[in-house]
Amino acid sequence: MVTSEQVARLAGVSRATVSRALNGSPRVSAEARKRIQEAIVSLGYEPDMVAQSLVRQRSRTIALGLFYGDQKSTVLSSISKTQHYFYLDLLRDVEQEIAAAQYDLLLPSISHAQKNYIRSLQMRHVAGTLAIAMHPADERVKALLEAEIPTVFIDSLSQGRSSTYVTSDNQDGARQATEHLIQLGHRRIVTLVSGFSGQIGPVRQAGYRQALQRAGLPIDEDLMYTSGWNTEEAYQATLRLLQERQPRDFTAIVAGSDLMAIGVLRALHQHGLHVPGDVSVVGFDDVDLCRYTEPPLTTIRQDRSAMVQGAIQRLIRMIESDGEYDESMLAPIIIPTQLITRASTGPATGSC
Amino acid sequence: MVTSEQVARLAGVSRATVSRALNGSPRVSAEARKRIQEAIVSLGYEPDMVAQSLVRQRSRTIALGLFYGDQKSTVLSSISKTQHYFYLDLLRDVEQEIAAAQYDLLLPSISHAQKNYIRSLQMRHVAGTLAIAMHPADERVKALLEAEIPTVFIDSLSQGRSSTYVTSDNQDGARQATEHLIQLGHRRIVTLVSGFSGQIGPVRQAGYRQALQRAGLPIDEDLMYTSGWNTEEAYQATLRLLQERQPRDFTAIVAGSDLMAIGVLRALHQHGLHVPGDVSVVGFDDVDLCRYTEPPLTTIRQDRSAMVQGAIQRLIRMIESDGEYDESMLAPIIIPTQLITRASTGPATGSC
DNA sequence: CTGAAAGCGCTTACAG
DNA sequence: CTGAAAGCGCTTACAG
Repeated sequence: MVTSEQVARLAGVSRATVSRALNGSPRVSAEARKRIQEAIVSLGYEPDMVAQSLVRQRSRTIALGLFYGDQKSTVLSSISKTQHYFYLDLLRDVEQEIAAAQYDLLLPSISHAQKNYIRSLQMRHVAGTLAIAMHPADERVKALLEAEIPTVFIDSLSQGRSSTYVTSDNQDGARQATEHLIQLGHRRIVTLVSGFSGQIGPVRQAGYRQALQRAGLPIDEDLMYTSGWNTEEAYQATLRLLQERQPRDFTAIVAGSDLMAIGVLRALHQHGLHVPGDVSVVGFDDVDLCRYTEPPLTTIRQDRSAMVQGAIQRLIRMIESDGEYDESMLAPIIIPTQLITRASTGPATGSC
Repeated sequence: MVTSEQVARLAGVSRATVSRALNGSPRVSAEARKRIQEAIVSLGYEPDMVAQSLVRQRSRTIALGLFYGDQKSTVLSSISKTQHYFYLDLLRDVEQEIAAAQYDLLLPSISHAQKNYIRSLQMRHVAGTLAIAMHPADERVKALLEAEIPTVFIDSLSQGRSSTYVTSDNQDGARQATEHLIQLGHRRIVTLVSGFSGQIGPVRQAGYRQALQRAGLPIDEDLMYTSGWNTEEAYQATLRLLQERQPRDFTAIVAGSDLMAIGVLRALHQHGLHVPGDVSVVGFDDVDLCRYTEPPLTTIRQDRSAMVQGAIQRLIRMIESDGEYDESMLAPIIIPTQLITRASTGPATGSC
């Protein structure tokens, strides 16, 4: 292996000088810099990142964590098509953004003894953590909030001494979705959000209430349903609510996510209901599948690129500020959402 | 940070002894071992993995590489739903299997200057590489074949001085698919495989030929089509072949993958053809989507778990044998495939 | 601007 | 069975 020692010898300087040149210190003469550069090229030298990590007490590695409350799930294993599909889209951007910043992405194999979660990260000298946390009560999330490791959460509204979060403006998104329906003449609007103990579901529900309130419409708690995040549970929940509400006394459904909306559509079709002729449906997220549903889904777009860019850039600022955070550094990042109108919503019809 | 020094002090021994105890050396007295164990627990000690990596010249990290010939793609970004969907399923298992072996999974941000690909891996002291390579001519694949880094390829039939591969028995799979159709009475069978420069497409085509040959049926080169791996291209290719072959002179299609089969189904439906009434269709892979297509897809199952288990276990054996490979260590691993009969295949009908 | 020296936290011959 | 010492490949005060 080529070491800095050999570079130093070839360039006729000491290892210290090679190190300085490499790290862009101004205290290196132009000539020395030049000779070192030549030596590096001719030897094909590249610094040993492990040695650097040890002496700097920090690697150029960002750990990725996904926390659903289920302790045993690994990062990728918990991203299934019908449940956390949105996060899969997100991860693509994560990898690219981290690579662009010249950091490596690490999926650590930390034993489910989350007791030592932080220590395990420290022993790997990770520079920071990107945590996708739907379940803020997870032990590891709580540990991360206490720890000194720079952390950015996505979708867990948690701030700690070295951590902050980025999230879409979920409430405003749900507000837009609902308002869109109200403008189309809908008055009796069902909402189906995740009743999972995370924070996203309730926030989206709040947006729904807000829109009704602004429009001066009554809020009927009876029209507010919950189910799991996945397609199947949303499908089942919709079948149940269709059963309950005979004759049908609503004309639209605001779903908590696109994948849930797909379950909603399936249930409606199965009951012979036409979308949007009989019932309008709005999703949330704007995943790629929305274009391919029958009919294509009106939804609220979360700006993935902005979320990920915001998260990674902030994370790297935190890392490179060496624990000296000013206030702006820990301020949450809220990304605007946007209504995307496709074919699953239309004017209210019928008796309701 | 708690170091081995502190453990040593508390246990009244030297750091050397702590290290031996930790690494299961037999040369430690029972008492010493006990006191050290207590000290470790009471201090909550965990060894510094970076320091270990430096002195051992090897980390407990396995790098993941995906090589499609497109130099710029990152691991996750290139796994899109309609193209390399199968690999996404695979990655879930990869993460779990690697974690089970107590290794970390690394997605390195190596600059696209693949010139230094190997060196970059070395500077990170990765223990080994899992490489999913559809494009064996990729520079990085070639470099990996020359290198000393233990590597297991998936789907690239490449063996090197420190590398081997695991693959499904693709030829036999395609043979089973075709034979299944022949048994149903089909005589004129189209095959649509990827013409991409990888090795998988041609091998599957060979299985198709083999089945025809065994059945004593003529091989009509005209019935052998190619397209990209993704749904859209397979869809387009099918539209084209349907156009060409008027009146229709075939009763079945063997697709190169399930996602391609989905494109085939779409094109057939669009032409008003019924599956399997008019045309039977077989996929390849058995991804989860197969259950949800209309009709559910008959396909060839690749045993993902077996592939990944085989790959990771072999990789770890290679790593832990410290470069002393016996022959069995570099032998390719071939995983049997299996026909899964669903509703997209049926008896041949009509004139052909 | 530069080098000698100490040190990051471990492991491993070597000697006892 | 155990410890003192050297060393993995870097970086960084310190002194000049």
